[in-house]
Amino acid sequence: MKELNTRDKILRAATELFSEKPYHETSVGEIAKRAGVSKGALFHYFPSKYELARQVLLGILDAWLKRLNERLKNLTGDAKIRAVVDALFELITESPKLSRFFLEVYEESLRLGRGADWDEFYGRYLGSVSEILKNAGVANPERKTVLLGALVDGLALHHLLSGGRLFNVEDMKEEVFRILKG
Amino acid sequence: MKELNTRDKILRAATELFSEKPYHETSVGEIAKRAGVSKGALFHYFPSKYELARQVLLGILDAWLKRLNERLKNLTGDAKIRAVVDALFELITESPKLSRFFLEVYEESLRLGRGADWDEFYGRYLGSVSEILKNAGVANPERKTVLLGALVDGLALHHLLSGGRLFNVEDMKEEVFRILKG
Amino acid sequence: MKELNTRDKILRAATELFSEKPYHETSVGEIAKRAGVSKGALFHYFPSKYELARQVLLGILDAWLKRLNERLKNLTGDAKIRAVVDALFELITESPKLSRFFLEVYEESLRLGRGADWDEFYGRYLGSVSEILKNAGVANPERKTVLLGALVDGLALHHLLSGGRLFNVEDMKEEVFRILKG
Amino acid sequence: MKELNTRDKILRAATELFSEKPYHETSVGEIAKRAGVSKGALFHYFPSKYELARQVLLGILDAWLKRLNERLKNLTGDAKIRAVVDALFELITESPKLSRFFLEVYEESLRLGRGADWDEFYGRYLGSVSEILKNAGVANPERKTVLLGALVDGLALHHLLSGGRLFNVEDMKEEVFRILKG
DNA sequence: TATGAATGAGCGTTCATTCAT
DNA sequence: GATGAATGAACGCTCATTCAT
Repeated sequence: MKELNTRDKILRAATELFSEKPYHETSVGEIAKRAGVSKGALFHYFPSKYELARQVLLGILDAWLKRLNERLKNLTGDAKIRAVVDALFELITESPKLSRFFLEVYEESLRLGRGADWDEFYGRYLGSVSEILKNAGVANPERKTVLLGALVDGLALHHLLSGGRLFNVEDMKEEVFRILKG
Repeated sequence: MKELNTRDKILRAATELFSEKPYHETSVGEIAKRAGVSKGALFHYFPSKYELARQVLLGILDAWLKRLNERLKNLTGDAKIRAVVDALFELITESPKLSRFFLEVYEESLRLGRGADWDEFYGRYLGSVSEILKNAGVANPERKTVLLGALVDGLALHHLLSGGRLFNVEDMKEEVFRILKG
Repeated sequence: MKELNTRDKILRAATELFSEKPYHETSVGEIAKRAGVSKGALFHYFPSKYELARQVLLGILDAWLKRLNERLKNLTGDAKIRAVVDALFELITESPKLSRFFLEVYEESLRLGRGADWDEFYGRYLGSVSEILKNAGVANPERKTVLLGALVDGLALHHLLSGGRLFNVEDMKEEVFRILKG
Repeated sequence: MKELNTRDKILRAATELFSEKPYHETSVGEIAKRAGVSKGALFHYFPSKYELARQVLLGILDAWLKRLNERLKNLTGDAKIRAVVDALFELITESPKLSRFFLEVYEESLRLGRGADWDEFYGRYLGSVSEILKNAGVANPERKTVLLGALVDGLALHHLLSGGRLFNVEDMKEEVFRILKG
């Protein structure tokens, strides 16, 4: 592990905690403690818990999109589609609570009257994936992207709810691949 | 309107409120006020906020399953499948926050070490729908039921997040129908 | 001392503390502790610190006006004027911080966008005293009431600032009496 | 505008802010930002927020006394008295929050056990004005100065509280002039 | 001289739950 | 059955001040 600066220590601790438990059960004091800094330092870098959570989310998605694009570099056709499906299912298996956290932060933005913060973020996510599917030769890529995104979020939730016992990941990947091809 | 007894007044008020806003932003005081009873009365009938929420969820799903079965009585084949899809999309359009509430209560159960409360509930939901799909001639009904449930939950969340602007409901119904048939 | 109910215990403790030190240096926890109740109980009776302070102020002024009117019952002419002056100077000597508290609560009302709460309160104070002065035969009673109110508030502040060493109360009463007569 | 040095930029920003809102709602961070310097620089020049506020107050009053003396240079008798009244009412109309600020800083000094800081300051203010009134031929100049100071502070506060609707400035000046002459 | 990162105590307020009546 | 008074822990956030650079 390399030495992180304070801001990154806070972001890392927050990312960990928000991946473990709900937004409203994660206190800023807890985040600060896990980061090994004071509450004051946290508020020095982030004006509010909401803004910290938003940065965490942006960080997670940017990292995911970056990794996705790297993976897709030398792939074409079905391999490209399978790579997207793989990447999405990694979200399910590695960050199953991401969908929940996504929703929580979105609701917080509504409560604070910052709903507009969101459109851009949400648009970026859908825009990137839809472009990829289109290039991979998927028919109706916009509609399929919406369907795919919803399906992945839903599967993540149910995976979470069932403790992973609800479905076999490889089987489900195959189903999703067929949907994209069909 | 018929006169409801105290317990039912509380359940109705809680159902309304949990359909409007998150579990953690709905206080028991608010539920009691909406029901027109005292907080004491609420705790007389329900040992905790969690248990009340669980009863609300059971009530919602039982009512939905009951309505679904009534609808399916005289239908066969594709009409049956379409009726299931219609019923699921009504959850999305009429109770878009149900998925979120579902998730919240589940997490509360984990926090309280009552995760076991859930298996039965979740199993009942999937069991019913899987049976219906099987009777309607859907191939691989168990796996398709899981996929369908996840997809509907995911669409509900995204419908909520996008303020309904993300997809056209009828188009998406058609996609889902094709998935079930494929 | 008779046994007070919880609400009155809170009001009494708050009145004491707000008379001792500034609004912003008096915490609700401190008020609750002095009253011998929990913070929760305080918020059970008063929706906010501001509203509690407002009730304290209303209580102080109502009590003062009541005592004033009782005193004036059987007096006429100059005796009436002297009684008003006496009552006002009692505010200075017994509750020298009242003016400061008055201002603090007023500013809080502005901050909370509740400025309207105030007009009624302020009007009641001026209305009562102006009516009394008019009946006592003072010329230009409205203008004199304003002047008198300002003078008393100012004297209270300076009395406070100087630790009581700035002026002799009886001498100053005489000056004020002359102003009202002039 | 001439270029100010850092210390004066801080003093100017603090003077502005303390004239706009209460001492306890004005943070040192806000002062530093308005001055365009760092918090560190602020604490380099002033050992505490309290000491900065005290310097602000001294600056305001010194400037006021200086302007007053300039104005009075070639005046005698009633014109002198009227000039003093004019200058005092300018405090009310142009810096209505000065009295409040005065009080706040005084209380802060008490809290910090620096009450002695104050006697000198307060004495200088009263001393100057009393000397002027005496030279203008006012009877009982010390007592009248106390009364005048209190009246002006009180009027400033009520002017503030009423949003300027409580009294007509010119009418009130006339009243005050009569009091000084009487 | 000047910076701004970092501290940590303190604030007003919310809330599920208990219990005497 | 039903009330609502009372609890107390927890929360997000602010702030004057210190200090290494």
